[in-house]
Amino acid sequence: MNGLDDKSRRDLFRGSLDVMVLAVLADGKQYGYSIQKRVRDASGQTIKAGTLYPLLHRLEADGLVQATWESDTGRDRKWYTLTAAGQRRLKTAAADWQAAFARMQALVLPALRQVTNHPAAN
Amino acid sequence: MNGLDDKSRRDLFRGSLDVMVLAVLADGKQYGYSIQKRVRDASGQTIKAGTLYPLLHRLEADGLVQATWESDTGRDRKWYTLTAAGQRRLKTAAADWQAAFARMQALVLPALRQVTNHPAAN
DNA sequence: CTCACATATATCGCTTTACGATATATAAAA
DNA sequence: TTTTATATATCGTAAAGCGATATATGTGAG
Repeated sequence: MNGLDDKSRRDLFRGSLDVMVLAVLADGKQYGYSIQKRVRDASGQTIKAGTLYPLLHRLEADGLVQATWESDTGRDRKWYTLTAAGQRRLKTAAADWQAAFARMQALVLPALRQVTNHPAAN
Repeated sequence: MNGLDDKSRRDLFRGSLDVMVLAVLADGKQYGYSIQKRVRDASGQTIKAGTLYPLLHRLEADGLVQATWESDTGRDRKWYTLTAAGQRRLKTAAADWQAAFARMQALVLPALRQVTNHPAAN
């Protein structure tokens, strides 16, 4: 039960990192580094910096978030907020994730039973 | 509730198609075209031909499945069977998917509540 | 019989995602 | 002062999934 290697685990999360970031931003204004920490704390999933910042730029280009440079505590940070489009996207993506999981379960659960009852010899 | 566009939906499934194929093969010997149909019937998820066949070659190269050309009904088909390694992979991948989903839920469910209660103006 | 259609497998080029590596700069802590 | 955490960014690379395309065979309609 040691799980998959890094490569496989990475692919498992493909396409869901966006949703995680949008979810964190639903709580209110956040900047990149804090988003990274919050995702890690809440889900155990680490979004690498080389992934996060291009991802945020993409979300901004798609109009799902808005960004402004601000210095609250003497330090410049790029603050992101969800747009209405971002909120809509979060809802539909979450619903699709639920559906995807349900479909996955429908396929995988019976398969696991099969494998347990009739292991391969080779 | 019309869901995501094709592009987003595609990415949502990244890394899970392997698992679906392995799951179908847990039931017994299958060939590519029948795998495609079974996945679609059981999960509603269509694996495109341009995805499926390279995917099967990959699984074979990784030793997760074994392939043999056979002609049951006069027609040549490439039959695939799960190896023991493939069965192990199915188990670990399924477990990881469960875990990934749980993490996703931990992040997304509270976020959806937020979005519903406090919609954005912009 | 022939022509259309479903079946069946395969490859190529393209786009996108996520990552590691790397760079830069500032605040905090030792 | 020197290290460490914070903070953002870009570049090149690897891999997945897809559309397009190719090829060939079985099946059913006319």
